[in-house]
Amino acid sequence: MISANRNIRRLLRYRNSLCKMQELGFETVYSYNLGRETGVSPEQVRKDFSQFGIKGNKKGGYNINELLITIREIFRKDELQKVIVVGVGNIGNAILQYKGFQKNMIEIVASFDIDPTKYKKKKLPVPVYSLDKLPKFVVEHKINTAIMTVPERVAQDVADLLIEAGIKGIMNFAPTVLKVPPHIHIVNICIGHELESLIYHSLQMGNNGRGKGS
Amino acid sequence: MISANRNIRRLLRYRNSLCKMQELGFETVYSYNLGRETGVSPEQVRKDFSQFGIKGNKKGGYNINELLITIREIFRKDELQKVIVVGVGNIGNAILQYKGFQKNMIEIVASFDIDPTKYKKKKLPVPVYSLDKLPKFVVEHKINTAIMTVPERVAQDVADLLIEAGIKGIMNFAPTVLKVPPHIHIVNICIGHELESLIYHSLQMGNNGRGKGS
DNA sequence: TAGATTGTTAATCGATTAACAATC
DNA sequence: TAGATTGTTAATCGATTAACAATC
Repeated sequence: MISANRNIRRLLRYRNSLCKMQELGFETVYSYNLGRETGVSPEQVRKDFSQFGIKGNKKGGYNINELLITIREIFRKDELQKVIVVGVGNIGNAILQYKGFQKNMIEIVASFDIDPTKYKKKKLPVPVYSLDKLPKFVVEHKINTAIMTVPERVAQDVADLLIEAGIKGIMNFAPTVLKVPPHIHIVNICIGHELESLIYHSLQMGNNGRGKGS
Repeated sequence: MISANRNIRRLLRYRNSLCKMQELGFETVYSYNLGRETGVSPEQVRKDFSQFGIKGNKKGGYNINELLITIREIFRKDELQKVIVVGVGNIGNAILQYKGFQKNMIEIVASFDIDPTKYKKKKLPVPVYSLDKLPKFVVEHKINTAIMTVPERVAQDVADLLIEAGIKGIMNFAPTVLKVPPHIHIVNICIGHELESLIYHSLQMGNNGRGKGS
């Protein structure tokens, strides 16, 4: 295992900052520099780069262009990654509309839902199919990754269906811990829990001393 | 500091499972039991509970009702938490439509956007106001928490505005690392990065051996 | 009682941070 | 050269896991 999960997230943050710097005309960056921009310590930045075999110039910092090329290689940005969305509710819809994936070589190619009234929706950038058509579609289009925005109560069943069809990675928006075989990758995004966690921490430090009544 | 971030997230997962168990008519649960359901080791479950002062019965496990009451107390579910949404785009819209917050004593009370055409939207459950009205609203309604679903390029400015108005916690959907004073809590949700991270890990284990041509 | 489960202390593990040699 | 920065090794820190005593 070359790298764990956190490094990868940080690498994506670096990329984001580096792109901005490039647009601003900068050519090189120091670890200190990039660290400040991404909320990471300079040592961590250097360690991350070193771990991915990225070399800088002693005294001269890192070349932004080279960094971006290398990071793109790490993420295999040479080939388009096709993704499907399962569950065209509020969040599913929002994700389908989102335009930002393309620039990172990710394309949402289709969506699926049980509700037939959604199959005719014309405002969407991709077609909505019946769940029956999912297995065949996944195989024929060699889809590896699915975004799952379905109600909690059917999340496990849909996940089983996806895995059965050959999906290797699932982004799950339901607040359920999916039971999946060890070779399947899951990313859980639970907006509700994140919000509650945030509120908890905000309350912890006391909310007095402000807005003290009319 | 009584607890770090991870415990809190796990506590929310426990709550979720416990609710389901309660609905199914169960009255007690063992650490082993709850751990399996939430993807956590039994030792971790016991340790978490112990850390929050939750007591079980040796041999008898934990009483589900008591657990749920205690967890609710930890999250101060006695008082409604008011939240605002800033940026009524795709994701902001989806979050406004989401019905699941209420049952956890969270209510989205208003939303804000710079685009005047959105102020008249009637399909939304809460009004959309101009950003000018935000500071006064936050103070008058004693809002502590904001969900920020604005374009990346204005994320920092909007965050500054929110903090200036008195917001203590921000849920940020832009792929930017916000620069904020130390007493402000930030939760970053970057769907794009999560997706790229997922694809990276799926690719790592090789996607051969399937769909090998027509 | 014997067996099972909690609750806590100790050990382990991994990630971050500190230190510093290498070098431009 | 002197100063600054990288790259790597060692130290620290925190979280998870293992072990086990307490006890129902």
